[in-house]
Amino acid sequence: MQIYNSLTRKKEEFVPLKPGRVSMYVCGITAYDFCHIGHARSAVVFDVLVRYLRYIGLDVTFVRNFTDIDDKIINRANREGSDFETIARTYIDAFYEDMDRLGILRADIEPKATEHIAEMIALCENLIAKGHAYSTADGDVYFRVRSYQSYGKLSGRNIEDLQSGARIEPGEQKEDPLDFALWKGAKPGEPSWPSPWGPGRPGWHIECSAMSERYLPLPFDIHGGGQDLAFPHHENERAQTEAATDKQFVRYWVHNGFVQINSEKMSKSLNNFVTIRDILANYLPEVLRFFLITKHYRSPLDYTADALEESERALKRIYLTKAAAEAHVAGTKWTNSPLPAEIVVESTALEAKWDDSMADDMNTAAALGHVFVLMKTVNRILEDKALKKSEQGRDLVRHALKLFERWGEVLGLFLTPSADFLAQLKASRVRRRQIDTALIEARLAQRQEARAAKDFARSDAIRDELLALGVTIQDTAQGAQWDVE
RNA sequence: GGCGGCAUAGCCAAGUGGUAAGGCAGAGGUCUGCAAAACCUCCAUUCUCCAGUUCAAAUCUGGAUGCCGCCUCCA
Repeated sequence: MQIYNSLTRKKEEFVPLKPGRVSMYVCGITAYDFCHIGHARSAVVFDVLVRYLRYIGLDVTFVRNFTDIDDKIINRANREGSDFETIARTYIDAFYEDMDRLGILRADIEPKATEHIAEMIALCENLIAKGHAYSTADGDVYFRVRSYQSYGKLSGRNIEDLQSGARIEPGEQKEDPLDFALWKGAKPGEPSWPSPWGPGRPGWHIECSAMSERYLPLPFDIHGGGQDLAFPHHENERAQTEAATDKQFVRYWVHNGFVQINSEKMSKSLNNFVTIRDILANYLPEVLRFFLITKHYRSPLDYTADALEESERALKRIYLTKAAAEAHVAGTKWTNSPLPAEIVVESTALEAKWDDSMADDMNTAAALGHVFVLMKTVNRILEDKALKKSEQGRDLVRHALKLFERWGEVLGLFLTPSADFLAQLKASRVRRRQIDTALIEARLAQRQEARAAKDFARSDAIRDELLALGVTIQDTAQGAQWDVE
């Protein structure tokens, strides 16, 4: 496949270092709050990447860490009169809850920073021994940025530009404003671990360097994370690991784009953070997942309620088609009338198109387009009197169901039994629109009486009343059904 | 100020040199007591603007305009 490498700023053919195997590290969360929709996007993007790499036959070792010691965790613990372990555990548990609902596969290895303090200290010692780092009287250890030649390459900056923006905070004893902390000497009351420089705790960047090196031989193939992590986090990781080991750190850097809320950046100051829980209170997890892959992973994605509703409608149509297809192939009487050639040709070409789209820098937006074309093909067969009975048509529909399954396995979609999904969707909409189910059922029964008596004026009046509540009625051979729009 | 990205129909969105995927909305049709839902069909001679390269450009180059991100914790 082709993948965009942030380091070289272009799409490159992805060739794993060891044939058939992929080593991949993605920066996980800092466990100090509930995950928001941006975390969801990053998680879904790299989940699809892992699933896709496995789909094309690669054996993936996927590492995703937890930062469970950090300023933000300590601050929250202090604010709540708690301790950092409790805060970290709380939000790691919440992370799993949210991610499980979104269908995010567990990583193969999920290291926690606090379980790798020894590796971090060893890395610091190594960097000091090589002259890439130094300790201060306060028990801090800093990385000597100017000692690492290619600093800035990943994020596309040069040292001079960075120099102008860099500052030394009061209390820091840096040699150079550019230098960043590898290890922070403990202030009174802070959690700490013993080290050669006195009690202290690791800086954020050293955590990922230590944990990735611990579990993946260098260089490893893919390092992922949100675009904002490129600088300074990934830049610093790269500097630390390459300076310490004299080896290349990462072969392909992959960064996902941001989620915006109503065209604005999510930020503390705008107070517009939308958590995964907020959304899942109103929408099915699969709807959110679908929405998150409707756009290419590197582009910004704008979250709005309308966009989510649109994804919901689209997903519903796919499941309706899937349900109809499943019912159709369960039939028993078939004819040998042939399918029109163009249907066969088009549906055959579709598989290659889907594979090409995914192989082109994981173009999920294009891949979803092909899913809709497949859907249309199935519907065309299902709606045509002759084709509906055709054995060849049945085989094509059967194959389409396999494709829904195969593609769905990669995208993490369409995997719910159709009837379950549609029932869940209805329940979700009932909740969202605060529909009184009992009332609807009662009015529906009255409408049926009116219809039986051919009192259409009355039955239509009831229908209009329900419509005003957002409820639509479908008169089918099996009686009146209702749904929420 | 430095670095980077984006600009495709009413809206969302693919498309990196060969003549505009797909979705939503909209229009027509099938079905229906009428509807709804569902399904089918239709819906950009044109890709922000201007110049250039080329047999050929939404795609490449230069310029203009507009929008956004990063440079500080951040997915």
